[in-house]
Amino acid sequence: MRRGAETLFLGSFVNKIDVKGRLATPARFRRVLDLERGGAIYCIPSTDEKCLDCGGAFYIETLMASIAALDPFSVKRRSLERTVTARVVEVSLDKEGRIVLPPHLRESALLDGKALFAGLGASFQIWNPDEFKKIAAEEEKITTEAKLSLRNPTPAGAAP
Amino acid sequence: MRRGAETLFLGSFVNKIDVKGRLATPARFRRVLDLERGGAIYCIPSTDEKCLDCGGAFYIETLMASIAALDPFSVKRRSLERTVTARVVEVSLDKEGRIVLPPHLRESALLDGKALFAGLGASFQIWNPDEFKKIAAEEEKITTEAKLSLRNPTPAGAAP
DNA sequence: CGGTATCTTATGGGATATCATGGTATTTCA
DNA sequence: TGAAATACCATGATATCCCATAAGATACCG
Repeated sequence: MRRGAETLFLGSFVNKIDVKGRLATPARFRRVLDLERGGAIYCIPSTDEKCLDCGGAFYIETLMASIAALDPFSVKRRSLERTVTARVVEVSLDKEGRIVLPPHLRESALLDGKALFAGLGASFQIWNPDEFKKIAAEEEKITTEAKLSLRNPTPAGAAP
Repeated sequence: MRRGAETLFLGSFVNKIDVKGRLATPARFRRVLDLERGGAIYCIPSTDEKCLDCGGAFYIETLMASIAALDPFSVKRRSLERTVTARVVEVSLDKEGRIVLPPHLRESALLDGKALFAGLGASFQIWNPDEFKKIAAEEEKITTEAKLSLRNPTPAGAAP
């Protein structure tokens, strides 16, 4: 599906987590959440990365619909329901656009003091900024290679 | 079918069962029950897991309709009628949103002291928190594999 | 183009409401 | 009438609301 740029989560932002555990959602992300219904954020601890997968109503409804489409008695569906659906945390935004992440979410993403919002288009992730930096270097290499292969679609990579 | 996020049972919550057998329904679940009619909870002991399958009016009506659609004289329908329909327990919420589970339901789900509500979207389950933890690790692996196969839809599983 | 005003944004702290839970009173039904 | 179930009220912890402020960005205007 194609979405307008104003409905996409784009860019990265680092905000502070205060003593009460409050974390301001980037204004740019708030605007796309407003366009979706509700004004809540849905967070799921990733099973394979040290971060939270997040999105608005549209994101979670799409995800839930894809799980609901599976065979109700399959092992796969059961697993997804209990490790995804049952782990979704709905956090509401206060008037200032802040959220409060429950302790177990903060622990699972190693959050402490600061949090990084990374826009992924239809969804976004919340990371410990240091953890994010660690994977960034590795992924830059992969991206560079991917770009080169796009520019030079020859089987054997010709030097630029 | 697609449902709005506010009508879905999402997330997990652990509440205490007091000496009188009362168990508070999570506020988040109460809100979706209110949206459905009645404000009662329908519980069915699972035939294959140590838990209770639960939902509101919408859940039970959908389930009953799918059974009613079966051939009236089939073995399958007869079985479902007696292992599902006949075992449904309707429990009402008090003013504080608490339910009281009859003894045979508590026993069938090994409930004692604490109960875990696990949202599954259109329905939810009630578990003994320890029993739920037991299946979590295995199901996490299945979920991670399911995610990877979505990202890398190759027939032969590529090494990670 | 410079400088000021205004709005937005992120952050801080105090007041208020909600929620889970415990206890007491009242009803219901055998 | 007596026991169990249900309705009603109390409370502490936590989360939500509301107002305040400072810094940055943007707009406006001389």
